[in-house]
Amino acid sequence: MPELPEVQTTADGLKSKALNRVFVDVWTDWKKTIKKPKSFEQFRKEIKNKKIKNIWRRAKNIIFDLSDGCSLLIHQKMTGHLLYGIWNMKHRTWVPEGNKALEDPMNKFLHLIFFLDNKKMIALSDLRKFAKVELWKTGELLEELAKLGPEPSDKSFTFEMFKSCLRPKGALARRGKVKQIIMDQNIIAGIGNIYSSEALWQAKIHPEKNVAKLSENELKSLYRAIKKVLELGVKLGGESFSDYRKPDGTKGAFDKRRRVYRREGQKCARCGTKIKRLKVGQRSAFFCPFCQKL
DNA sequence: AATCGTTCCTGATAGC
DNA sequence: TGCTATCAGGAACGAT
Repeated sequence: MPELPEVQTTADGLKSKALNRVFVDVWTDWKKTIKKPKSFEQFRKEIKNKKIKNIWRRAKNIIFDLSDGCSLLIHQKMTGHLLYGIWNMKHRTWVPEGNKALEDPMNKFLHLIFFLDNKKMIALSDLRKFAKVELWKTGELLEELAKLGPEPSDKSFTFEMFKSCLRPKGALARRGKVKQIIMDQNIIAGIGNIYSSEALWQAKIHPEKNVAKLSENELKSLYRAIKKVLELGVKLGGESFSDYRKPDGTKGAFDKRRRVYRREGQKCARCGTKIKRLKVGQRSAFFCPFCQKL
């Protein structure tokens, strides 16, 4: 489930490989992935011969800035991941550079392939077909992206800024459960179910605590926890206990540091209490009932 | 205006 | 063994 660290890892990995490459062609077996323009044929026509000028991340989106003032946006949603490599004719599958055999069932759900001018490809593997791909005029995309919450990994994301996200000045006091609030892309960008669970555990805050009732100290702990957990996630190349893979097909290492997410019934690393799970706004929330009291 | 429920998908898992 | 039902989940969208 790609969140900020996974998307950052993907963007960095692709940038190191595909900068200044040109899209030669594109193939899909699931046209619905392409949301903009509306038809895949149009998309194919428009992206052909565009050069990749930059690759970066905003929230959970990967953005390819292209020649002619265009930008390609890819959101991997839940099971999507982008792979860089070559097409193995014999086995009819994607393989990483160097043509090493890679036995990984997670990489085989290829539904969209971009062919580059260096005979390499960028492939979207997406088991559940939720990922979306859009081609924008760069200026219009930037306007859209500006509406999202700030980037918690930016230097400019200070404690004061974090506080103003949760307690906007001059607006109605924000209400709601803290987990849902920090996962809202319009409030803070890039945080999803995994890293919100981990950050709340780190900060010892119950996922259902009303955000309006957080003390100054809790806000500070949560701010530090979010920064720390995301930074660690990026450093370790994201988590891969489920579908996500880095662009070279290998797994991220954050799993070693995963404390609560999908650890229901296991012991809390701090106190030994069994991790519990509950539903917060149709999502699973994992937490330690002793460390994170309501 | 903010919040809630539904929708999109399919492999894995549980239950019989 | 083999079938069916349920679940996971980001974010757009419609409904309240």
